[in-house]
Amino acid sequence: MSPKIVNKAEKRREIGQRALACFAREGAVVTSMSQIARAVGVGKGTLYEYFRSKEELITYAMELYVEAIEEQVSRMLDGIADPKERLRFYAISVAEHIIDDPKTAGVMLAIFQLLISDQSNNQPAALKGMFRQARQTITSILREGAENNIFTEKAGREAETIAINCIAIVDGLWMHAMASGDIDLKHQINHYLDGLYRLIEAETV
Amino acid sequence: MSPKIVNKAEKRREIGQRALACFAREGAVVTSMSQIARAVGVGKGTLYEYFRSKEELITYAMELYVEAIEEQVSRMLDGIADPKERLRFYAISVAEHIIDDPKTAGVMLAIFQLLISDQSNNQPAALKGMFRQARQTITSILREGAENNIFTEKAGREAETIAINCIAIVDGLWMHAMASGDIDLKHQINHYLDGLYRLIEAETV
Amino acid sequence: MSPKIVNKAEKRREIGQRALACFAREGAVVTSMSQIARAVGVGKGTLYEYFRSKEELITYAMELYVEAIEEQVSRMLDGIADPKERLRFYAISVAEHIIDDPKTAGVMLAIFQLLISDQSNNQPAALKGMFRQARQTITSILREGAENNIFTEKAGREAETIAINCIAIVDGLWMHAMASGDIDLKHQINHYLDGLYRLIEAETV
Amino acid sequence: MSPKIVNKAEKRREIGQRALACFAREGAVVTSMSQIARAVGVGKGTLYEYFRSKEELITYAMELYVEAIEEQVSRMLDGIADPKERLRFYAISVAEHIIDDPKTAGVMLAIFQLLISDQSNNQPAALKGMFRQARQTITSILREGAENNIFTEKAGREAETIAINCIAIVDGLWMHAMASGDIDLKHQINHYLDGLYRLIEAETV
DNA sequence: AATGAATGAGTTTTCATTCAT
DNA sequence: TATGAATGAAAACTCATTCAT
Repeated sequence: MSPKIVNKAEKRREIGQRALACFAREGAVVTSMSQIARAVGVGKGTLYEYFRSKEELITYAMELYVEAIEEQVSRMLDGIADPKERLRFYAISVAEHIIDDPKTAGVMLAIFQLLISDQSNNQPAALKGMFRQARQTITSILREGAENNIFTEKAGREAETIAINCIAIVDGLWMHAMASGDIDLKHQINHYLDGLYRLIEAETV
Repeated sequence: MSPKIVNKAEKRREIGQRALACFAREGAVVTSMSQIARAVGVGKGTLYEYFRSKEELITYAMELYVEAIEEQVSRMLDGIADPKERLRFYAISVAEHIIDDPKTAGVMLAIFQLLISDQSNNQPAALKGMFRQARQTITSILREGAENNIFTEKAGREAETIAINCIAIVDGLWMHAMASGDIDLKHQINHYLDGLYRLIEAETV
Repeated sequence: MSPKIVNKAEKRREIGQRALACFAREGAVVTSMSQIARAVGVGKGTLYEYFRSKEELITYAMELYVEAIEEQVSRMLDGIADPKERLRFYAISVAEHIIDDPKTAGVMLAIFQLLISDQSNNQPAALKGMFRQARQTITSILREGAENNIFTEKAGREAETIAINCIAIVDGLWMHAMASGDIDLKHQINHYLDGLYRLIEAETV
Repeated sequence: MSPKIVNKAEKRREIGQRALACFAREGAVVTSMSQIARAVGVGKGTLYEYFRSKEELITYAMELYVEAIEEQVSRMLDGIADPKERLRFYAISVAEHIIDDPKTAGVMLAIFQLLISDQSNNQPAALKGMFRQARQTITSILREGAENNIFTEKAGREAETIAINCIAIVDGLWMHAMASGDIDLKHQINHYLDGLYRLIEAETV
């Protein structure tokens, strides 16, 4: 019956990916649907076959971006056992993922902008979830560390607070790194974590 | 010599201030020149007597914003002598200044976006300066603390690195606080600084 | 000979019917081919197998509509013998057919619009025929009435003129009734016909 | 203060007039704002300086049209004293006003369409008023005639009903005249009115 | 110097129509 | 024959900017 068999979900994803590239290059708001269509290599109208509106496309693209980071980082984390290493690796790889493709930073900022402005909206639930997810990952690392007597018991108790600070410093750092151009991201993160570890490392007798 | 010149600068400032209020309320991109003109109480054309373009007006308004924060914070800092107190106060007052008027966060994000995207541009020099300024303020506090034997000598040497992390965590925190809605900003900052102070406080015999 | 041909005409009719329902519900101009296709239960492309264009489909649907009214009314007329009753019934049932399903009025207006604007077009011949048909029906009623000495001889001679006025008043009335909302259609028609009958009724000795 | 003194109301009117011509030529729905702008001789954007939306422009143009008819007809009516003449003149001049500029009929139909579809809307109040106005004019003519013993007392009592029928037949007639092309408007109206007068004329002793 | 009327390029979105399957 | 994915022309509308006054 279907004359042309098209995997709609797949194409949707592809459009989202290409749109993401545009957003990263120029900013989501100022990227026009025409530009996206050209970038994807389809007609303007086709975009509306896959997304009800520009907003929906933006949100979807951001979700893709967030998924990608999460997946990549968590995959990399799998190979590391030591909680200290895990935490350090997590922080640095997130930061570098953003710095490596500097255009990506714009997407990250756009996500923040969306979450800050559209607090009533229901769509960006997936985006909000991303932060919760990240927070949880770090909290877990800290708690596990505490359980395994690598971090202090107190660190385990304060895991959530520490996790939030970790994430905040990482995000704050890449932002400033991108804005200023003279910040050594790795050095900053290591300095922070070295201090943190001195504070929360359990005394090994 | 001619009083006109003073007036021109003054009016420019006034327009910038009112525009800033609009930007905070609605976001710089979606605020139209008509809206600004109405808010300022002048004709649309008049805006172009004082600014070559909307972009110039936006940038100028952001500079005003940044100046205002800097000034306010530095004025408040004057009354505080203890470096530890000074640092804590600095961090918390910056964060709360943004959180108190949540719309302001949008301006802050816009500034970052501007700095990240327009790295070639020469206009946002003043904005870039802001971060340097802030960094310097904190660096100074730390160095002074080290000189007065309140912080370790090492803290004095690493003052710049610590300052960057301080700023980064503050900016990261208000962003996440605004985006997530369930973060106790003060608690997070205090937790970070308490840890920091344990690390850099000089042993008082 | 081939059964396909029968099917084709039948399906064409079915599509027209369903399209008509859409037009009545929403207006022909704003009803999209997609909507029609969905309502009919076929693919968008299929519509173009049966109609060269949307316009052709619209015209055809209107023809169906007109046929339906004609058929319904004439079927009902069959049971009535008295010319006065026939005329009254005709007028009222046409008017009420339109008022009962108010959306239908839009179709009627669209038909007028089509006829008024597209005077060059050859397609709406069937539509034009409808009015001629109606005129003839009423003319016949009047002439028969005159022959049977129920209406005056003069009425028989002026039958065409009277018929046109009859139709005009009926169409004018439902239009104003729909537009104004405070017109008692039946009362108006009866008032008109009562007057008419006083004028054209043959004196029964 | 005003750099360019423009009578906004006047220009609004002028735009409305030219738009009306477009609507008459092509139909309000299918006339694009670009076409109107070109016809008026201004830029697209200028239209939106005077009308918030296309809908507002359409409604306004129709109001102009209605006003024009009303004014013209009532001005002509002034010179006529005899109620019978007045009524006849009213009916014929309205009908001919529409027939004379056949394009105008499209506007009339569009007004009906608007009133029939948009019964919730508040804008076309002025349009609705037009029909009430016309009804009242005719009702008054009939009542005055009855008072002056030209029409029967009964005609005075039924004035409203008769007025509605009068208007309906006139509107129905020009519609059918335009649609069919073979109707003698004047003859039809005269035939109707001659009949009516026979019915409602007071017996002069 | 100040103004606001005028503008048109550019935006998002719709939809009749085509055509490969 | 039937389909629906793809399309691009066209629509309504916005707004930064210009310029005559």
